[in-house]
Amino acid sequence: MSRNPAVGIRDIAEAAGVSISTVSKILNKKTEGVRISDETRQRVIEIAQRLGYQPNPIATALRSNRTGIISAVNLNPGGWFMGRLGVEVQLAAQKRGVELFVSTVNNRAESVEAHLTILQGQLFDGFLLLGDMPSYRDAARKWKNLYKPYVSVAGGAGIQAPMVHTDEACGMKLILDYLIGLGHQKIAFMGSPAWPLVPERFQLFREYLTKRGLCIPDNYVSVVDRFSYQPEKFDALEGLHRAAIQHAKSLLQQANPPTAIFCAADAFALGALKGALQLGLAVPQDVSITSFDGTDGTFACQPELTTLRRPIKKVAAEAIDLLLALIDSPDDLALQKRILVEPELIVRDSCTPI
Amino acid sequence: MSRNPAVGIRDIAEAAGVSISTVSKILNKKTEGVRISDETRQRVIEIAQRLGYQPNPIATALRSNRTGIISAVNLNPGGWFMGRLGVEVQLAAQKRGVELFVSTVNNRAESVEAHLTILQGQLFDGFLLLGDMPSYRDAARKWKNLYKPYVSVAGGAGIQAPMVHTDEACGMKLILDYLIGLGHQKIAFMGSPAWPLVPERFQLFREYLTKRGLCIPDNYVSVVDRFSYQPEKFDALEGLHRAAIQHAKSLLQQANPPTAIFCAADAFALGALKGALQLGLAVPQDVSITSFDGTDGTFACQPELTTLRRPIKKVAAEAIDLLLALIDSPDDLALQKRILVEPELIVRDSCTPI
DNA sequence: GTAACGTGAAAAAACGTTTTCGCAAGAACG
DNA sequence: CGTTCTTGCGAAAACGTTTTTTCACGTTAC
Repeated sequence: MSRNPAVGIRDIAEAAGVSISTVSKILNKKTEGVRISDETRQRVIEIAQRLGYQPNPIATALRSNRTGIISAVNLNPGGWFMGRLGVEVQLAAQKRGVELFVSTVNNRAESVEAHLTILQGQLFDGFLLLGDMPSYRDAARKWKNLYKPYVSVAGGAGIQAPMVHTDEACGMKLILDYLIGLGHQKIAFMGSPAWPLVPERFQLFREYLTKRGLCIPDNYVSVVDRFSYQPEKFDALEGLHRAAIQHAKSLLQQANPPTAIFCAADAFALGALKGALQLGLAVPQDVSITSFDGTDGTFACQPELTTLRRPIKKVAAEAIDLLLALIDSPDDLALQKRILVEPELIVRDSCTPI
Repeated sequence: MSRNPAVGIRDIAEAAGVSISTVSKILNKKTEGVRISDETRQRVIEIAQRLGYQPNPIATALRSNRTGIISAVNLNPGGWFMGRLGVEVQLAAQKRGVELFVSTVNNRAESVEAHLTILQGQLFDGFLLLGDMPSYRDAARKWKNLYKPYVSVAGGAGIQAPMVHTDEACGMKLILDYLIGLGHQKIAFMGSPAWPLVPERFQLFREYLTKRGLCIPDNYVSVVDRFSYQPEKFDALEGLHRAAIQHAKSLLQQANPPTAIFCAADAFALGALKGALQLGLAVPQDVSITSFDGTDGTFACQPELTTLRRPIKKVAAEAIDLLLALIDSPDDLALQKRILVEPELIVRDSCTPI
């Protein structure tokens, strides 16, 4: 690794025989109240090119109080959906010519604190908060007073800040209408309260079924404890999967089993599917299964899962647009908005009429 | 969003009745050639606490030429393994008290250029290059002259730079020994040359089988074109999956089909599995399937896949340790090393003796 | 003949730190 | 009583930019 021969603005000024302020103005294409002859302008630009000048971003940031870089904190990077979301917001930012760096918080409060400090600092012009924060109520309160613009993405419906989220109520209606339309009345719910957004989804699930005149007996609600299955032996996701298999089995081995299982996230649905198969049941003939999120796991299984796809690219794009607008005019109250993106029902092979 | 009441070092100095240099030295715990009374020290620290002082990272970086933040560029974030790798390096960095931000490059050369510029800048003290770069030969050459320390992670065996990688030759031996030990002689290869690391794996596969006295007829090599399957309709990963299903079917419908399919990555194995099932074949009774990487998809399917697990956490940890060492002493030639981590054979349910 | 103005650019301040150097005041020493 | 140490700290430069202010030198208007 050689030494950085960093050519600075000063070198250009010297080579061109002008002052550094002149160089700065030319390179920044300043026009207001600035008069520089075309000849000088041309010469400086050419010299900068030839010398391969790259402005020092740190110095630029110090003086102008902005770095042109935004950040995202992924609160729950472990799941399938959230993993992709982190990537998609970056791609969306790149499309708009902005660099975005992602960091993750490993479900530990200290990490959140450390990140708050960094984000409060001058390193980024704004940031995204990706995901749900069930265990970060304290941090969430602090976030209300952050001094940099931020947008909550996929953080649940209750967030009091500029946010972008899936319209999950609409999604719930889509998928339950579909199941009920197929004739299902005995619909079970499967999910873990510790999993992002699952509690909210359970609420929506219950509300909508009640509205349609169906009730959910307690034994149709399967609460998967993500850490219950040999946590010392398996990673969180694998443990969750294996726990879900067990839960699906006991759900289906009851005297009066459900005809359909609504799973609150893909991870549960894949477990439910395997649980049913392991009992010798056929999916969808013996039991229908739906999932929520529609990430890669749902098409890689057999049968492929009917699912509610969250429009992840659209969510990412809306989030970036909103954040960039907020950075431009942080005090515009019209930007304190809540954007809901409609999900899409993907009908595959895991449901059948009854 | 309120105004940032940013309390600076100057405010502390004023409040304590000392100079800013004194405050700086105290807060940075400088001792060499610095003498400050315990009383003053105490007072300044207390005032800094009370005022909630947070140093301005930009100013600090400008003066001291380091930010304390490292970065990682994920060259192929789309796959299952690489997605997780991005997360794991962050967690490893956090464990060491360092902040790491990840950015991704969307298979576009301009993105790589943009990133090089940013990384050359003063924003980060060093960085990780995650993944393989089949189409970035030019960029790779440039990377040899970067002025910041960096480590290539999972970038293939041919990288000429400090690197951490799986010992894939060892892994290939493990998994092929296992298959051969089960009695398999007719082993097919499935993979896509455009997929990270697949070409290298094909090399290793052929070499090792030849060494064991087995040959690979051309019709046992299945080249999956990731973009061949209705790219306008499906995302890359889903298209790849569906293409893999087709390829597995034609592999298995030959006159003299293989008894085992070695898949060069999890994404292919999940497709091969489904292809076999769709033909009405039983796995592993009719055909054995192995995969390489061992990410989440391999346990969520039925039957679960026997796979070679890349020790992702260990790779991440080694990479961070090496990078931090390089940042500390960039010219230490002993750090120009290549670390190979041994993978682990996970025997599940997709292979059977013949 | 001088004030006003227009043009092109340089000088200098500023951003918030870190770091180097220097210096005052008391103590110790001869 | 002068010299030399020590202690404790401050002044100022520096990092590489951006931004504000100033300035020199013509040209035009009155």
